[in-house]
Amino acid sequence: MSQENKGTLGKKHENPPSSDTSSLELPLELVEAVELMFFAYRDFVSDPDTILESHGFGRAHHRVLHFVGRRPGMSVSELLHILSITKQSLSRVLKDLIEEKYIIQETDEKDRRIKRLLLSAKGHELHRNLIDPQIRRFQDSLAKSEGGTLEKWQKFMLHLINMETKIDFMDDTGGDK
Amino acid sequence: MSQENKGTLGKKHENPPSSDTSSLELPLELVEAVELMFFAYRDFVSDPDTILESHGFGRAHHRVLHFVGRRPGMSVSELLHILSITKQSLSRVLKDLIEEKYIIQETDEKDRRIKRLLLSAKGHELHRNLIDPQIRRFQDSLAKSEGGTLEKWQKFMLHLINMETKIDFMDDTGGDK
DNA sequence: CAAATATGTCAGCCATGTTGACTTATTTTA
DNA sequence: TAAAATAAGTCAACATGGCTGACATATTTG
Repeated sequence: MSQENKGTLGKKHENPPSSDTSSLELPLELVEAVELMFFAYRDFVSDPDTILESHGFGRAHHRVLHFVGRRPGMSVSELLHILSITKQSLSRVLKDLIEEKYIIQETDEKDRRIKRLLLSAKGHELHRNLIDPQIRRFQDSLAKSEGGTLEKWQKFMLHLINMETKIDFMDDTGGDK
Repeated sequence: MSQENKGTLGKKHENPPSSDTSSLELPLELVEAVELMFFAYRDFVSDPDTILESHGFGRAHHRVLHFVGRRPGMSVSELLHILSITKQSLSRVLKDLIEEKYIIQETDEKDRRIKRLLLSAKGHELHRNLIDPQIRRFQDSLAKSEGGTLEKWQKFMLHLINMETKIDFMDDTGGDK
C-alpha cells in the first residue's frame, strides 16, 4: 500500500511507467511534492506574518525571537550561525527587538566580550502569540492525517536538511539521536 | 508507538507532562516541528538557488518557471493568482524570462487579450535542472525514512495549507480527490 | 458605444539579504 | 606584557523581490 503509485494526491492521469526513464520523465508525485513544499511553507508562515505586521516587524524578527526563545542565553555569533545571515542583516532586526525591549542582552561573566541574548516577558508573550497558530496548524493537520504520525513526518523532514544544518538543529534540540 | 512521546527527534529532556497545560506549556515536539519546517525549507531550496545565481536569476524566476512548466498555456492572471503576488512584481521576472527566451507567449485565439505562457526548450531544460536536486533530495529522504510513505507526508503537508491554496494546488494536480 | 477585462508600464517605497571597511572591548597567546 | 585573535557593532552602498498608485492599450462584452 505504501509503496504503490496511487494516492499521489489524486491526479486524473495514470502514473507514467514510473520506471527508470529517470533522466527523461520526472516522477510526478515528487514534482507535486515540490509544489506542496512551496504552498505549505507559504501558508504555514502566513499567520505569524499577519501578527508581525501589526507590530511593525517582519519574518526576520520572528526568526530571531524564535531562536533566542529556544536557546536562551545564546550569543550573537551563535545566532548568526544558526540563521546563516550576516551580522549586518541581523543587526537591523536585533536592534529593533532590543530597543523595544523584546530581547535583553546580558554580558557573559566569564568572557565579557560575549553578549547573552534572552527574551523579556514581553518577548516571550510575542513569541508565544506567533507560534500558537503554527502549533494549531500542526495539531489540526495531525488530527486529519490518520495513519501518519508526527514522528515520521519529522524523520522525513530531517532527512531533507543538510548535514551542517542538522548539527545546528540537534544542538537546539538537545543533542542525542 | 506512533502515539508515544518518544522519538521527537531525541531531546535530552523528558517531555513535560504534555498534558492539557495547553495554554501554558507548548508541546515541545511541535515547537521542534516548526523549526524543522524552517530548516527543511531553507535547505530544500538551496540547490536551485545556486543554479539560479549562475544564470542571474532568483527564486522568483524559479517559481514562474515551475508553474508555467506545470500548467503549460496558463494565462498571466492565472499565474498571478497562484503565486499570490502583484503583476508589478511578476512583470520584472517574467520580462527577464521572456527576453531571454525561457518563456514563450502565445496570444489566445478565442480571446486575443489573453496571453498563454509556455516554456521553450531552453525553459524546460532549466526547469529540469532546477527541480532535479529537489527530486533527488526527496528520493534520498524517502529511502532513509523507513516506515514513512510519501503519501502520508503529502497528506500531512496538504492539511497544512489554506483552503484557497488547496484549490489552486488541486487544479494543478489534476483536480479530483 | 460604454464598460469591463487582460496585460503592461512608470515611479517610488519597504524589508531583508549582500559586501567591504573599520572601531571598540576583551581575551588569548607567543 | 605586547601582539594577535575574537565578539560585537557600525557606516555605506547595493540587489532582490515584495508592495502601492496611477495610467495606457487592446480587446471583448453588455
